[in-house]
Amino acid sequence: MADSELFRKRIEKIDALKAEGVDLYPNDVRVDDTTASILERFEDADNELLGGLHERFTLAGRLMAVRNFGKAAFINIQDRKGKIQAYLHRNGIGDAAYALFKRLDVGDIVFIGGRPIRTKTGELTIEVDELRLLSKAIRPLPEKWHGLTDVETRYRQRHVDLIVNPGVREVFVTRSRIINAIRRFMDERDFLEVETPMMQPKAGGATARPFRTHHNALGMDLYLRIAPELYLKRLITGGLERVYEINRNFRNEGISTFHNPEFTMMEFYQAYATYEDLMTFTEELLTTVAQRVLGTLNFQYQGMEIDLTPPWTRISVKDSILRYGGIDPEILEHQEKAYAYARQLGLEVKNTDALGKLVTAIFEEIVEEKLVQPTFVTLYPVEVSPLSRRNVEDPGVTDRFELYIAGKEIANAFSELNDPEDQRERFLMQAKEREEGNEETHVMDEDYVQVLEYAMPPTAGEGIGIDRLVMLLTDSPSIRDVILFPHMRRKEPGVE
RNA sequence: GGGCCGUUAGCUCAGUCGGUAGAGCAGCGGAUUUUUAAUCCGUUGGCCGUGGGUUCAAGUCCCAUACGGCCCA
Repeated sequence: MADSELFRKRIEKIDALKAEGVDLYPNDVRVDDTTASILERFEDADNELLGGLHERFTLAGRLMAVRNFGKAAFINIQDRKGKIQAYLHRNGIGDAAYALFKRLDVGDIVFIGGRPIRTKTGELTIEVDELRLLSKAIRPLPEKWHGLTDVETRYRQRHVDLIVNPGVREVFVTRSRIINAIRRFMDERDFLEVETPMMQPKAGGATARPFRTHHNALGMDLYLRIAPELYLKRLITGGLERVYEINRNFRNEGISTFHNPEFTMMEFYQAYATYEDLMTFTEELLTTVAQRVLGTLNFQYQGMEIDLTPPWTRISVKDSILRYGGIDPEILEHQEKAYAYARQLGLEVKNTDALGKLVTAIFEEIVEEKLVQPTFVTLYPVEVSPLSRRNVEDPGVTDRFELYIAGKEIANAFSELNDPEDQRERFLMQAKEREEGNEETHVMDEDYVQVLEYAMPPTAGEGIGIDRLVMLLTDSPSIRDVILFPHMRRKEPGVE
């Protein structure tokens, strides 16, 4: 592949240029303008106005197209802001520069200097008086019309994807804006951004299979974190009161359009708040982000009309099942009935599963996908919420909610369990389940119980899946469209 | 983990009943000083994902396998 005809021709061309003393990779260039700055400034300017300008403009970027007319040519140049057309002719840049231009290729990085004109067809165009080669491309770009569509190549060669598919850059610009808007919002609310360990001796804070690694000098195994939760709550106990972290989590699970082994979460914790406060907080956060990034609260996701206008529906797990499932309420009150019903739905549940676990499984099966408009689902069973505070009126459920939009879980929040005795019992409950063969349980963590023994203030905490939020706001069908380098199997058979 | 689909030129794709592998774009040579998928003339380019099998003959049929996509658990 590396010795294809095209590739060889390019090498020959480059060798010839080198032999003539052409510097293929100079780095002494200074650029004052961008495609967008010029296009915006002269959007409405006609040739009369442009002709009166006594300014010169400089641009650098990738040569994306060449339309050649012998002694003149139109080219397209692309920089980080977009694309602009330039017109160059032999009289304008001189014989030597024009001869060099004739030997450039689409894909090369070039510098141009010149003035804006409007062409016959009305397009704002830079009439070039200086052209320089800044970096020579050896490999050709994909075809201009169909571009690069093969998804495997797009993910494996994201640089090429970014060059030829303008929409891809837009998604990642939007991703950056979303995260920036979240940070601004959190900072305005007096939250402190912190960083906690990515490598942890115990993978706590969630129930998921972790990646394991090893520290040689310490001679100990470590886990890549599945959640920062327990560390952030140590900081709450330490008196920081309002903290957040936007960073990667790692879960050793399958890959799908909604799951990547490493993904980005924001978790935040606020002392002296409850899960109910966080519902309002979440409405404010996400509407602010949507407003700042999209400029609207109404948008489409994969053909679904989404309206973020608050207040959002609040409904308990059980009520949502009754409303969307239309089933006999008795089923949700008796373990045997719930088990039978879950089996009837085709769910892989065990007859030893606790009622709360069965209810949650039933919820996920029959309700989740129906929650298209933003909905807070509240009061999750205590068995599936080992770190959440019990509800005062119904100790079988917890003060917790998950936020669903477009049928997908976007956020998970609860009033934090800060009673060390209860926390120890919850961990023991999880340990018992693990003994029964369930790998996805929370690990016993005496250290963390000890933290609670120093007294943690009443606190509410939340996690928001950043990748899913970006998917939602960019109308992306796959998580791989919002992660620059999604994980793939290795292409060539490995050494191992 | 299971099912279905895909893998052919740098890119996007055809390839009929098993009979010497094709197009467009890109590339290369030529013409062209207002085009924008520029145009016109000429032309190069292939481990048909990989490994086995059936056959006189395999891109095509069979088996296995790698990678990717979608669906399911």
